[in-house]
Amino acid sequence: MDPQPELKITNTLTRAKEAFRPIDPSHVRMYVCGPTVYDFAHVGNARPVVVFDVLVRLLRRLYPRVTYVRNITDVEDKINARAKENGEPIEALTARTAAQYQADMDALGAERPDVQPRATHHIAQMITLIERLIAKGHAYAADGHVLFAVPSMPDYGGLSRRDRDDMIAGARVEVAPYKQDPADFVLWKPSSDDIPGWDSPWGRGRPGWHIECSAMSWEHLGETFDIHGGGLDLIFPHHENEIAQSRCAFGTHTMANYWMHNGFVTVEGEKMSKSLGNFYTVHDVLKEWPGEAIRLLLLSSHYRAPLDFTSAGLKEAKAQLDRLYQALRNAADVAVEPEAPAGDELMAALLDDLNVPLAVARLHEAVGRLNKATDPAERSAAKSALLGGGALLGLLQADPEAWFQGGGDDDLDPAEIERLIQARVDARKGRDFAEADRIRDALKANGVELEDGPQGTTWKRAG
RNA sequence: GGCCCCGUGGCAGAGUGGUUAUGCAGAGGACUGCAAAUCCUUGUACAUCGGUUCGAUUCCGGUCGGGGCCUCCA
Repeated sequence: MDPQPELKITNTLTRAKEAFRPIDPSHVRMYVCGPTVYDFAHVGNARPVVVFDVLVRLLRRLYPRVTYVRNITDVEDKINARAKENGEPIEALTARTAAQYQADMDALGAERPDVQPRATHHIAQMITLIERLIAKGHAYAADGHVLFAVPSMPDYGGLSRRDRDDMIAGARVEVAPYKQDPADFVLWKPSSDDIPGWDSPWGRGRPGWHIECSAMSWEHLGETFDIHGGGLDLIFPHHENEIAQSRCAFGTHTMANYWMHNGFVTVEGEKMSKSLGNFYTVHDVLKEWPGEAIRLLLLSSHYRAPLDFTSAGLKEAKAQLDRLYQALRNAADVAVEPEAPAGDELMAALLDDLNVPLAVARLHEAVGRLNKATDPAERSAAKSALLGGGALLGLLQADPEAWFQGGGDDDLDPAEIERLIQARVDARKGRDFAEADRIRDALKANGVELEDGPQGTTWKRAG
């Protein structure tokens, strides 16, 4: 038996692939930046959810306990603006959007994080952090605001490898007059009466963007933890500033040991943008495609590489899943042990910085073995590899019959389909192939395709 | 201007200093009443120019092309 190879992940802090060594091997702790709840999640929002879902599944196989925290940002100026626009209370907007987010991510097969803290439930912790930062000389109050004093942290910028002076030179935003240094960023800002605010030592106000993640990761994972994830675009300023806040508040050398960032999603070759009107929301795509196909498409390139989300890609993802489920359907009678292992090769692919595309290729190879093999033990092993590997990737856990026959609410009902199939079987027995083909064509016209196999005729809804 | 990433066969997409990725699509064949599903066969790809090397798609440098970030966007 080979020893279990170790997990390697690319750490943005070092820009290198490193062996993963948890702070406490009996309890791995991970934080991923979650949504700001003011609108439907788009496919770009969904990518980190799916990517880190695979990582958590893998970590749970490797370590006895994993705590996965993904926040919900429910206080933010965009939320305020949208609520005003809609003429609805902020709580109504955030509650509805958060519920929709949950439903969409469930549909993508993402397991729910262990904790989904809300920013508004952690105002006290934020204030505590800010007070500590002020006490330690890393922050100052000015004009109703509290700002983080970037020059007070000598090694600020380590994650994004940004020189402070360059940042200022390239800054696109006017420097506010209350800033002592152009690079300083807001921890707390005053709220007017018509927007959410909380009492604080600096008057009624609301938190800046970055402080919530420092507060929530502290509350649920401690001063330092193992992995912090999110989209590439969050490296600067968000994650850089989180690091500054947490490390300066706690006097620690590190906030999280490993920082992982997923690449951007484009749509039909273009960046999603409101002006182009090419936002694909998960909610909309789910109307036409199975969540599992969306998931597979989001996993089809390596997590750090860019991903082009296209309808052709959805079609191919669906076709791949059809092939995989077809094999499972044909092997319905093959017994497998529960909790099947994933297979060494698939496991090795994931351990190598989450090489999901290679892992999916292993799945296809397992399908080939399953389809080809006649030996029962071989078939059972191949099916186990397929289901076990699928479980690790969050794929192939549906019932194959449901995969092929589900959906299509306004089409023929299954009983009618079965009746027609029987009629066709009778016609074929009488060698009346004209009638048999007529029935098959009629069903096909209604989106139902037949397959004559050794065990009789099966059907599926055409995708 | 600063920091970072990418350029693989029709498409998607891994990987490697010298040997088949994988899938989709296409072509031929087997099976089938005909199909479908499945199986078999098939496609000599690595932007470009130099360098290192016995040998580079893989390492180094230049060029061209594309993309991201640079204060609140996953």
